[in-house]
Amino acid sequence: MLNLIESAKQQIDELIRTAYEKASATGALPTGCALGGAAEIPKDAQNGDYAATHAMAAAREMKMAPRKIAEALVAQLDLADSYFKSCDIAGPGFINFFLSDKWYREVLVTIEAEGASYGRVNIGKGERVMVEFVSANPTGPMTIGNARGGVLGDTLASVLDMAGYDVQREFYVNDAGNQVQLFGQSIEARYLQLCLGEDAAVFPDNGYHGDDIRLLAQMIRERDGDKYIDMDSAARIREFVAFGLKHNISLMKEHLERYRIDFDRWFLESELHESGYVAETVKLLTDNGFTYEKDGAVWLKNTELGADKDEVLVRANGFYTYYAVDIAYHRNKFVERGFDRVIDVWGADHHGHAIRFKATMTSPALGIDPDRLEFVIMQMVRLVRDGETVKVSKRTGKALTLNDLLDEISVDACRFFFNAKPDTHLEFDLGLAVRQDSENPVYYVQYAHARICSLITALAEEGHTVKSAGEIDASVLTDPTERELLKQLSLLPDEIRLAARDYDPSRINRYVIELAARFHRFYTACRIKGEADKLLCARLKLADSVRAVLKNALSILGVTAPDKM
RNA sequence: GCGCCAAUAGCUCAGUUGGAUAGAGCAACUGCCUUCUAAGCAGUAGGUCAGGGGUUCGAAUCCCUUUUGGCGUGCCA
Repeated sequence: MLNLIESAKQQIDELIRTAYEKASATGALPTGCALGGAAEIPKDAQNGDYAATHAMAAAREMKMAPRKIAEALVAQLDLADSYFKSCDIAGPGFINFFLSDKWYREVLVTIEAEGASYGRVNIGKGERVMVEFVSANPTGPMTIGNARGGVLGDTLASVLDMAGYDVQREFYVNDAGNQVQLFGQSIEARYLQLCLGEDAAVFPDNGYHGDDIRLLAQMIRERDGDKYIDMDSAARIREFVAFGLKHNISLMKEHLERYRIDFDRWFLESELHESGYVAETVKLLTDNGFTYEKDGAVWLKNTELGADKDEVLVRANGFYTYYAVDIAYHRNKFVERGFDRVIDVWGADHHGHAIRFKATMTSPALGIDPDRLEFVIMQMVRLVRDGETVKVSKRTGKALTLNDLLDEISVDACRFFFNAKPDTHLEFDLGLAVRQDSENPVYYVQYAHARICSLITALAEEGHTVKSAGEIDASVLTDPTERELLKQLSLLPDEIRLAARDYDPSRINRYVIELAARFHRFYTACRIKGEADKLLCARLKLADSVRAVLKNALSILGVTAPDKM
């Protein structure tokens, strides 16, 4: 798990520190200064492969011009046996470093050695982390919002896995509470209407109007006939809820499988109620003086715990609120199941809740370390058709479902498209997304992979197989497109580190697009077939390395890497 | 009202936590296939980084403020 980027940056830092010691010993620079600055990758390769800012950072403390400091440092730099062949001073005082053949060769060697695990880093150190995502209400089909949340959670989990965390994916099933009751009432009304005519039942206020509810009622009637007509309403609703949830949950599982999302656990809210865990959690809060009663309800003293408002835990009618249940659920994650860290992927319509809820969980009342509970808040998806925003609502049943979407758009395109930065609004243009042409970047990336595969096949027919990195002379890879491609290859571990650090898996999308772009440029500029043997082998190895890295990165995104297109 | 998030090219978005001349893709225009996949490549054009202050060697990035937009502020989840 050698991170070539970090190694290079670290090496520069060490080289400069050593140079500073020598320079201060000779009196060229003042002694005892804290040397700030760092190595970074300049935007423009003209400014070196890496650039160090130490001289500028030290200017103030040393009371010297940055360029003078840089000169003194460079005079003492010893690049022998380093990853760099040369360096120079530029601009206000940057020290620019240029990579040596040794480093470029190291890229190919590392990719070959690590194979499918190239890209792995170990910032997680085996820490147990749960990513909870989708958690769609089982009262209806999953929507476009769930499509985004699903990809975001799934790829985030993959990224964390690659970053050395021990990851669990969890779906929290809201199979209890108000919404579920309303769900049952909605099915009941449709059932009675079906059996006895449209006027036989009043549809509940705020009920679920979707066709899926009518379908459930119809399925129940087909199975059991009219036998529920004379049943007590409460008992009837229990039956209908049980039927409806079972049906909907198995449907969600099926659709998520189609979407290539596999949860380690489907956690049922009802378990928390049945085991008495919710009651126990509220009692704990009450016993420790964090609650009070008002208007017949039990309230959490959330304002005292750092939130902006108090919350009801137990309603006047005796039922627990979602807030009480959420506390119990998260207590279960941390206390009962011992996760070191929990990440919840929530929609922006819950961000107010997230802020209050984090305050509650990390207050003395529950005592969770703030670093252990994180929220990824994703902004809403705006559906656009023919330039107009499509208004969707699960309650009125007008929403385009995840499954409908997958009928129109390939899973690959869908996953790639939805894996955008969480904190920006995502505009989803239906007319555009349905198109399966070059406008969609996923094809651009997949095309690069397919191109390499057919290239390898074509060369194999001429007797050229991909050689091992040890047999390659990387010094012949001198074309700028080759150098740029090798540098991009080396970047994957660092991208995974950053994606894991920022909880932003969309970095991998951008990485993979850039890698494909650099490959296409290389492919256009450099021929392989027909070149002298040494060069042919080196370029073939480079192409094969790109293929391997594309495959690794695409698998993080849950996107296939086709051999042919 | 208060709180959170955002505002970068005509459109969709990057910008490596403060670095060098702010970058891609799409759309527009111009070129490149008798040779490994043209689902590709090269080039042209496109900017008051929403406005205004401040911090410093240096700001799209940090602070203050104004404007605009999204969301939240339920004994719904």
